Amino acid sequence: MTSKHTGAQIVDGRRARGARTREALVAEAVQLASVEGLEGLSIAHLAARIGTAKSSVHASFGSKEALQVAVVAHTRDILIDLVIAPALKTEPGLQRLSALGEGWMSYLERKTFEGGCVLSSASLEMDGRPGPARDAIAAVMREWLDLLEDNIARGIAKGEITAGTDPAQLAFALNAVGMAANWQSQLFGETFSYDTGRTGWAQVLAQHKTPS
Amino acid sequence: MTSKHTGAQIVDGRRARGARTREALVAEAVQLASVEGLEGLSIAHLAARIGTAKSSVHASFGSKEALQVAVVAHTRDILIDLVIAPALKTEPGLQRLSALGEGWMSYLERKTFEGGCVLSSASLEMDGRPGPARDAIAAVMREWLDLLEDNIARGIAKGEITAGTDPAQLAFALNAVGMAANWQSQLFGETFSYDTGRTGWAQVLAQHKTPS
DNA sequence: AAACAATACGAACGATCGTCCATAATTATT
DNA sequence: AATAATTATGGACGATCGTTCGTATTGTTT
Repeated sequence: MTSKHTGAQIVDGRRARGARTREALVAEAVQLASVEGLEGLSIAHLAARIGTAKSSVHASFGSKEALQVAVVAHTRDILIDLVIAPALKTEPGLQRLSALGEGWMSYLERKTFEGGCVLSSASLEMDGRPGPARDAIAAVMREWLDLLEDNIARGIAKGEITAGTDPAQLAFALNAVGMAANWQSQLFGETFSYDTGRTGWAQVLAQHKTPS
Repeated sequence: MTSKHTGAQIVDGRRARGARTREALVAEAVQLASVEGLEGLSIAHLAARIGTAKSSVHASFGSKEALQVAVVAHTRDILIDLVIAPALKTEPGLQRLSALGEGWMSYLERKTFEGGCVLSSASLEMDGRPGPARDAIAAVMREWLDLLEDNIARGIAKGEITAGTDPAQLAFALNAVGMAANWQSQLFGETFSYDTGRTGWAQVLAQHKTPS
């Protein structure tokens, strides 16, 4: 476990040089991974894209596996910025669930990633390959489902959502809509309208809403 | 376009030798692709698994791309056998939609493919790489959605499904449930119960059922 | 049995990959 | 200004990939 790799260093509040280049690399790596896949992402290709030496990229992360984990972590950050943070401004419960759906759809719609949501494709890609990258993906996804379930529970507590509702079941259904929207838009292109996803999300919520 | 590759030959009703070995190869290739992905599937690995020369595998298909297309086609055949054909014994409309859902879930549950549904993962994997393989996947998926939409339309015509229902919207929602079930089972393993998928499928249908 | 086509084989190719290492360049510390 | 630590570089490595080619081997047809 004794690694020569240095990792990120914070020097008196300023970021060290290595950390900055790592950030630039991982930002580009996320875009590449969204198209090529997390496994198809290659250090050589990334180096060429950023205009640096292949060995420099490797040195920045230590291994390809670590690069993949960094990509997952950065994707999570982006998702929090673009989808979760805006929704957190709304009231917990049903309202926030609606906001999360709208945030997700508009995030997909503006094509933040050229090749669609990195996590969606990566989770299906890595499901047969145990390792740190897979674990990182599973953890982020568990986090996301927990966020949904929490707000479902809050909605039930507030009386917005039917008492008998199973949070895990409803979270599953909501997540399914979002994943399918990402999937169909990637596969069928402009033939698919994100309004189908919005309607789907709304219908699932409506089914469990308490009559007002 | 003049290829030395011979392709499948049918000789007086019996399959030629090449066709049989191709079948054995593609059957194993589907299993491999379900774990390694359609792009991660390698001719070398497949040859080693089947115990033959790498060049023989290549000669049987002509190119890796053709092998991928063959894998997609064979997966489609399996899906028709295990999911669609049983459902076709039931009445068109709502009943058949239920049967398709149950067929899909039990097909996932018995883990026909080690790495989960090949088409689900492959469609998200190839969405950034144009080519025959991607086209083949999109065609099969379009076929599947059309089957759902057809039965939704039949259900509406029979008065089983609410008149205002949009077939494409409902097909989207049903397909989302199936994809998410495959996805969660692969990512979370035994933590996930396929009954969640069954319940999700039933709830979506229930929402559009006409009051009896 | 002879001739032919189809199929399988082994070896080799160019390309790409992740990784390692010695060294140069850059930045921080004394 | 000198020294030390960090970061970037280019070259080389072994491995794996898809593909090609000449040649056995097998099966079919005359």
